[in-house]
Amino acid sequence: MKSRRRKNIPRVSVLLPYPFSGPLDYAVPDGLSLKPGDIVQVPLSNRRVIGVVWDAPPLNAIPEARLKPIGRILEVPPLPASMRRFVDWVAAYTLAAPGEVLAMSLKANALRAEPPHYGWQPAETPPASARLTPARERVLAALAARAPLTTAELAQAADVSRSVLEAMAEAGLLVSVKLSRAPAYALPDPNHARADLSSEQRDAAQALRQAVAARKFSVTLLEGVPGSGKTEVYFEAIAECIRLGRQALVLLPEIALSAQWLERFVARFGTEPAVWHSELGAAARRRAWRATAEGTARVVVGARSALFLPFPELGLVVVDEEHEAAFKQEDGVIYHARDMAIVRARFAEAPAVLVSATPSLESVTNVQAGRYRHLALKERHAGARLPQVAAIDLRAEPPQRRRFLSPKLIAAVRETLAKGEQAMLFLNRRGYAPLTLCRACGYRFACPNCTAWLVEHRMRRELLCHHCGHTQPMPQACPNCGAEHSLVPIGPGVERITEEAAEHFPEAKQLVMASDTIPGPTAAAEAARAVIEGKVNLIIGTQIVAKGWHFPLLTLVGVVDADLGLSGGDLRAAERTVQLLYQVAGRAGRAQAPGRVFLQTYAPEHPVMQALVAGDLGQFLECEAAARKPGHWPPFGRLAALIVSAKTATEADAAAAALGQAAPRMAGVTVLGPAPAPLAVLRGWHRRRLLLKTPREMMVQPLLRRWLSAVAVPRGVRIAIDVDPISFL
DNA sequence: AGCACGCCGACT
DNA sequence: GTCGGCGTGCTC
Repeated sequence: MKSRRRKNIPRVSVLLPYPFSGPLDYAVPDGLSLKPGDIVQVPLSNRRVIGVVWDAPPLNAIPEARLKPIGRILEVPPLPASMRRFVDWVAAYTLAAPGEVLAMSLKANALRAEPPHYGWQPAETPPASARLTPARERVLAALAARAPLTTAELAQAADVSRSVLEAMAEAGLLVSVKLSRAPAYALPDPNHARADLSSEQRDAAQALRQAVAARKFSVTLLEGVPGSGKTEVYFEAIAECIRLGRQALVLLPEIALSAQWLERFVARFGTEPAVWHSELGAAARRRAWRATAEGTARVVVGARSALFLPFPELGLVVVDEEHEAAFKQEDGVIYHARDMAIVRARFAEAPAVLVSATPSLESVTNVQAGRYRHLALKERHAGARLPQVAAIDLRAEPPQRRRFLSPKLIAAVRETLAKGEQAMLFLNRRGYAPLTLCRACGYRFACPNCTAWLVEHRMRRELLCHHCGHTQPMPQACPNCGAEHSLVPIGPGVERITEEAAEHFPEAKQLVMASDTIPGPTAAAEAARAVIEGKVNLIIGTQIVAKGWHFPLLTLVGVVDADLGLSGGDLRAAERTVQLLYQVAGRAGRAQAPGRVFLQTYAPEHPVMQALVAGDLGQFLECEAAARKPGHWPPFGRLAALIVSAKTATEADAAAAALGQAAPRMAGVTVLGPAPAPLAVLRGWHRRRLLLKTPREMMVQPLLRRWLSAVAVPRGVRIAIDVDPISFL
C-alpha cells in the first residue's frame, strides 16, 4: 500500500552573487535534474537572477510555502568543483560573504547568450524555376569552394552586393544556417618558436615542465636577476601545459601595461592568449569568460581578478612579479592575489610558479622552510652584465638650490647622451611638486576630503589630490593671506625633473612615463616602441618604469630620491623600496653595453642602499627577517587590520574605542590601536585602525569573528577587515 | 546587489 | 494637497 504521507518538495541550495550570509534554498521542479556547479536562473523577490547550485545541503530554514522554484539551467558549463571550493575558501579566509566572492567569478556579464551567427549555403533542392545570372553563378561557385559563409564574406568572395544574396534566398537558391561559433582563441602552438635557452634556463625550464607534467600541486619560486630570461623559462612550462591539453593562467600585476609581454608571447606561441582585466569591454569579457569555461582559451593572462575565471582544466598558475603590492586587492573583497593563486592551484591540483627578480620575504621564507621549491637564474641572458650601482651622498654632493639633480648625476647623464645611449631618471612621484606653500603666511594647500597635501600638476595648471581625485585650479594668490607671487612649490615630482633636465640637456628628447601620461596598453606600446627605436634619449618616470621593460639602448639609471618610501611606519617600507629600486636599476644595461645606476640619497649607510650597491638582496632579506622574527611580524606571525570609517571623527572614535574594548585578550595575541589611520580622513571618511597580531600557527578568522560579533556596529559606521594587510594607510 | 517600503521638502 | 529624496531591510 502506498504511503499517504505527502513527499517533501526537493530542495537545493543556490549561491547568489550577492553579499548574503550564505546560499538560499530553492525548490527543484519536477523533471529537472541538478548537480552542484550548475548555473541556474532563479526568482529573487520580483526579479530573475543567476546563481550557482552549491554543494552545501539545503538549510531547510524556510517553510515550503515560501520556497520558490529554480527557473532553468543556463547553457554554460557548470562552475567546476575546484572553483566552488576556492570561492568558499576565499570567503572564509577574508571574512567576506561567499556570494560576494562568487560575484567576482560571475559578474563577468558572461552568461548572457551570445547572439548566434548566420551563414549562407546552397539550397539542397533549388527550384528549377530560379534563374541563374552570372552574379548568382559566382555566388554558388564561391560556396562550392567553402560553405557556409557569412553575408559579408560571401558578398566579398563572389564580388556581389548583399541584395543579390537576399534575392537568391528569396528565390530558394540559398538557405541560411546557424554557424557554430569559431573558437574565440586560436590554440597557442607550443612548438611555434622554441627559445634559445642558456644552460641554467634549460635546467629551470626542465624542472618547471616536470612540475606541470606531474599534475600535482606544488609551489616553485623562480628567482632570476633582471634580464635573465625568467619569462622564457616559464613559457616552457606553459608550452608543456598546452601539450598536456590543460589550461594555464598567468597573473601580471598591471595587465594594462603589459604590451611587451604580449609581444613576447606571440613570438613564442604564434598567437595571442586570452587577456583578462577590469577595463575589458562587455563583449571581450564575455568572450574570454566563455572560452575559459569551455576550455578553448588555453592560456589566460590577466590581472588578479583572472583568478576567479572558471577554468575546468587548470594545469598551471604563474604569478609574475610576485613581490608586487599591486596583487593586493584593497577594496570590496580584500585579498592578496599571489596568496590566493597558490590556493587556487592547490584546489586545481596544479603547480604554482612565483616569479620575481626581487622575491618577497614571504616567498623566500617559504623556500627556506622547505614549503616552496626554488629555481635561480643568476646570469643575464646573452652575455649582458648586471649594472654597476653607486650611491651619491647628497649631503656631500648636493644639487643647486631648488634643484634636485646632483652634479655627479648630471655629468653621468650628459656622458651617456653623448655616447648616443639612453638615460632614465626615476622619481616615484607624479606631478610637479608634492606640496605648495605660501611664503608670506605659511599656508599649505591640503585636500578638503583627505589628510593629504594637494600635488601641483603644472601642465594641467591644477592642484590635485592623489588619494581622492579632488582637483582645483592653481590660484594666483594665496587663499589665506591674499599675497600674490608668494606660492612656492616644495619638493619635486617628475614634471619638475623634466623642467630641470631640459635646462641641463636641452637637445635630449624626453619621454615622461607616469600613470597619467601612459594611461593604457596602447600608450604603453607606443612609448616602448619610441624608446626601442631610439626616438627618445631621456626617460623620466615614476614606478611604472620599473615594470619589466626591455630597453636595449638604456645604459644609465638615475634615482632622484632613493630615500622616498623609506619613511613612515610601514612594516614593508624598506623591503618595498629595495625591490622597486632594484627593478628600476635592472632596466639599465640589458644588451651589450654595460649599465650604470646612481642612487641619490641622504642615507648611503642605510641597509637598503648598501644592499643595492652590493647587488645583494639576499643579505638584505636576512637582515629584514632577523628584524621581524622576534616581534612575530609577518611572515613569522599573522596580521589582520580592522579599518573603522565614519562620516565624523566622533563616530569613528566611538566605534573604534568599542572595538578596542572588546579586543581579544589571550597569550600571544596583540592588538595595536585604535589609532587614526595615516590617512586619517580619506574621501571624506574618518578612519581609525586596529591591528591584530597572532602567532603564525594561529588562525585569525575565528578570533576576528568572535571579536566582531561582540560589538554592535552603529549605523553609519563601516568596518573593513583586511587579513594579511599590505598597506597600512 | 537591487528593489520596495517609509517618513519629510518644493511643486503640478 | 502630491512627487520624490535616499535611509533601512529583505530576498529562499
